[in-house]
Amino acid sequence: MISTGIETEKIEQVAFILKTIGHPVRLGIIGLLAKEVELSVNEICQRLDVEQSLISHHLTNMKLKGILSSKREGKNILYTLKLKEVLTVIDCMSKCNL
Amino acid sequence: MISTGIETEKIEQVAFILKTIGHPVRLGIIGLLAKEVELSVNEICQRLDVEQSLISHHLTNMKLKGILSSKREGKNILYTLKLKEVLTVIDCMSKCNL
DNA sequence: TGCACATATGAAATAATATTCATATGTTTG
DNA sequence: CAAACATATGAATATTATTTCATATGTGCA
Repeated sequence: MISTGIETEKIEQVAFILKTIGHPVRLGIIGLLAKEVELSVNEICQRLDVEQSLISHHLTNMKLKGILSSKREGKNILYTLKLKEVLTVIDCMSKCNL
Repeated sequence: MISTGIETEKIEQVAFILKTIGHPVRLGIIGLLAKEVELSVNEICQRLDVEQSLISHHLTNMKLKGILSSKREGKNILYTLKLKEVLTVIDCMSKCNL
C-alpha cells in the first residue's frame, strides 16, 4: 500500500539515497552484490570492466553512505550490500514500464 | 517478491529515473503532486518556496523524461504526476530506516 | 626484508547539473 | 490593443560529481 504523504523531513534522506544509487557504475555494483553476497574489489572491476581506482572511489562512497559494508580477507577487501532495501527499490523500478 | 537479477539493459533506465527523482526540489514537486493530482506552476513555487524559473526548469525536465505531464488551463499550466510508479519507489524508501 | 599483489587516496582535469537572471511567449481582461 | 499575469527559455555562472592518474598503504610470501 502506498502512503499518501511524504514527510518533508524524509525527503532529503530519500533524495540522498536515490541520488547515490542512481548512477550506472554504482547500480552495477549493487546489481552484482545482489546475487553474490560478497565480492572483492578486483572481481567487481573485472565483471563491470571498470578501472580499479574508479570502482574504489564508488565503493568508498557507498560505504560511507551506509549502503555497503566491507571486511578484509587476506589481501582482498570484500564488499557486501548492507542496505538491502535498495533491492526493493531497484526491483520495483525494474518492473515499471518506463 | 524481489527478483534476483537486474538485467543490464534495464540498469541504465533505472539509473536514469532514480537520478531524476533523487533531487530535493524535484522530489518536493513529486511529493506535492502525490496528494494534489494537479497543480499550477505558481502553486508549486509557493508551497516549496522556490523561484519560478527554477521550478519551471525542473518541471520541463521531468516532463521531458515522462515523469510529469501538463495541460494548460487559462493562464495557468497544470502539472500532473504521470509515472505513478515513482510513488511506490519513494514510499518504499520512506519506510526504510536509513 | 623486499617484492608482488590488492586496495585506497588525493589532487587535477573534466564533465554534468543546478541556479540565476533577464527576457520572451502566451493568455486573459479591461 | 495594452497591461497584467503565468510560464518558459536561454545564456552565463556556479556548484557538484565523475574520471583519471600517480602514488600511498597494507598484506602475504619467498
